[in-house]
Amino acid sequence: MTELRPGDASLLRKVNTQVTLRALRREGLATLTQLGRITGLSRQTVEAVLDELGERGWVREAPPDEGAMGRPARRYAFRADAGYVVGVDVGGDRIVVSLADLNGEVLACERTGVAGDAPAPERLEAARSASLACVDGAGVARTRIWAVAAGTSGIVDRSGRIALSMSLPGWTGVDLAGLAGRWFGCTALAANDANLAALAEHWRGSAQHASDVVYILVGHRPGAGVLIGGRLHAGRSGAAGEIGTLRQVGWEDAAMELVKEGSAAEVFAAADAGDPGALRRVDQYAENLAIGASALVLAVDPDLLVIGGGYSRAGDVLFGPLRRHLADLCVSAPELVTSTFGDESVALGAVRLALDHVEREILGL
Amino acid sequence: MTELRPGDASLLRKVNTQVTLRALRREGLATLTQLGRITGLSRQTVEAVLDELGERGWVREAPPDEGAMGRPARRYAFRADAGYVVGVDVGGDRIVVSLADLNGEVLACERTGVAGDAPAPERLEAARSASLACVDGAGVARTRIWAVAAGTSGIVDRSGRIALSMSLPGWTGVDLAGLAGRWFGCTALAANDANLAALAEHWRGSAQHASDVVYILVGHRPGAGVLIGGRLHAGRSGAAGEIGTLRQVGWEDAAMELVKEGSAAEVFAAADAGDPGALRRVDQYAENLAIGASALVLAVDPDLLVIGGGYSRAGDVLFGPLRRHLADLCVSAPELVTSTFGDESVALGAVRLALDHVEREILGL
DNA sequence: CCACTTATGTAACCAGTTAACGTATGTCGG
DNA sequence: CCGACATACGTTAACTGGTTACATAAGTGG
Repeated sequence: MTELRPGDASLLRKVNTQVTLRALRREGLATLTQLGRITGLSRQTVEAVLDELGERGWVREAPPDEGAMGRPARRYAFRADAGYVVGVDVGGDRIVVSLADLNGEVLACERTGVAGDAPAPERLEAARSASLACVDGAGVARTRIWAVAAGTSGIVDRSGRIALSMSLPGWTGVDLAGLAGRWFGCTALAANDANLAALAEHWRGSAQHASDVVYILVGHRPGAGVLIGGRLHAGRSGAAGEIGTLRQVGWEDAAMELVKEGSAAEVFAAADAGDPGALRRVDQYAENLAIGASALVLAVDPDLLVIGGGYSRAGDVLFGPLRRHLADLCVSAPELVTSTFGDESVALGAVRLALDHVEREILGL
Repeated sequence: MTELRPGDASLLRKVNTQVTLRALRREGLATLTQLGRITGLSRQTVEAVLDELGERGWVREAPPDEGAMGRPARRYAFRADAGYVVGVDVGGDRIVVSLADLNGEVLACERTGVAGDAPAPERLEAARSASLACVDGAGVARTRIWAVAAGTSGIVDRSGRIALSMSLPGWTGVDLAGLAGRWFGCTALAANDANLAALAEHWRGSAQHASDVVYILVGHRPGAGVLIGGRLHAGRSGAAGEIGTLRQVGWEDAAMELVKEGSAAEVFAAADAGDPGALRRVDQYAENLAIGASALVLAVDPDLLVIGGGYSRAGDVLFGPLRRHLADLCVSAPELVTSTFGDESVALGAVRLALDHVEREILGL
């Protein structure tokens, strides 16, 4: 599996560069001695590494700390502004774009609506112009975008092409990654939206300390994402987590039943107020959800089950029955938590995916 | 996730030792120059590494190749007999033990029957005495066993304790790894049998080139194992793949239905001969199997689906309908192959698990 | 202005790797 | 039997990267 190459001396420098860079990014601002203490490396080594990193433009010297004892130490900082990444959520009826620096700090966010039945070219154009507007609006030169990642519903294959979309017209077959790469002339990635939301939760949300995560995006058309070992697990054809397509699970028409009379929000509100019919419909929906969720839970046995997406705003009206049905179906149900992000989770996960790519390919791990 | 420690010079040696050792094990027998060419390291480095390994007893010098041009080169070989591992399959009605050297070469195999309703202590004693007999019979000193791994049906947690067994009496709560460790006074591991069978297929069977694998052990009580990235994925509580417990899947009583009249083998034979009733029953069984399999496939989206276990001997009588139902249920069904091992697959997978442990902990990666 | 504290600069040394070159030990052809 | 050839072995020198040790620089506090 792991290709193991022999090491000449430069391997050491690579390793130590990574260690130092990682420590510096965690600390934000640090002196040579501090970094030495943290990493376990000698001051000299840290200095040599930082010199190299400085030449490459990834590290800058910051003004020294004043008022401290002893000779003032030079301080260094990671240049989070050396490059930027863009994360895009191309949803059914809206587009969310996030611009982040190399520390993952979100600098700007852009939202646009898009018609649910908009043809693919229109949707793509909306995503493109929103992305450009987001970057331009933040005053970042377009050439400084190092990577773009896009999330969307449906099955996205390894190459970033949409292998199958059931809900968006003309979406199947679109080479989302290929097209997004042209927006800024950089590498681009694409993935399933639920997978990206899971990534976001693992990065900064409620799944930070979990290794294996199942994320369920509840909404008009439920979807699921899987993280194994903290990393996105897409599967052979990008379809991992697509349990909803199994007839026995019933996700296909779960929401249909729910919104037969009125909007989902209305049904949830009515159920919250105690309306028996609404309560029954919500319970039915929760049970359908739980069947699919438990199939995923039994297959993967994750540390954590995260519920997000539009309907998750309903709160305990939905979670109560869901928890009950889950406990009923699973041998030992994992902890169940709600998403900590609103409708930005997919874009945020896309940012994380783009950053992963940058860290691996450009910063070199 | 990956703890990244800084590297002093000795890290290089560690890496190069691993590279060299790996190359030597692959080649079987090699000279310094050959190893240098393979690994990309200089002859001196290879020599220094092999000296160290020789002192530790892991490498020996073999007689030089005769009849070749030039000065005869010293040849080295990995000492596969430096240590041994034992893999045990503690099944419902039989126990299979395999003894292997550090190359994974199986030197001896021992089988014992055990009553399906035997209490836990009796089953454990049978496993213990079969293991000892296997090792003693091969003329290997008991102290030279470096690791033992055991596989059994049911949910086995991280520590090697059986968290839940539905089929074996008194089996739930047994600390299988802890007890097996006492047999030879070495580290011991325990895992679910289907998981181990999957590992065996990935190691030497029909799943060698797959990264993500779902293995389904078909039999009186179907079970499933999951490999992600070529590595065993057990999940939080060891229950990954336990899709059979989901009522909608129907694995619980799938076999019941099959064997209602006569044994399974008889039903399969009758179906093979064209008996309509038997054909219907097999088809029903295949459909149940396919529902659970497709839940796993949709959750994990593996590269390969492997079918093994007792009933897999039935062949196309079962696989035909199974394939059909799978294609029906999955968006894009993965390749389906049969296990290449007979009833040794679990013991062989246990050997692999023990070897993994040895290679990681003792040979040090 | 002096003591103290902390960072920097320099030099010596160590571990691991590689390259170069001479030497040893076999086969092959006469 | 002997010389040409091929290949491996042994030794030395040089390089890279890292660490320790110690003298020196540049601040703060009394």
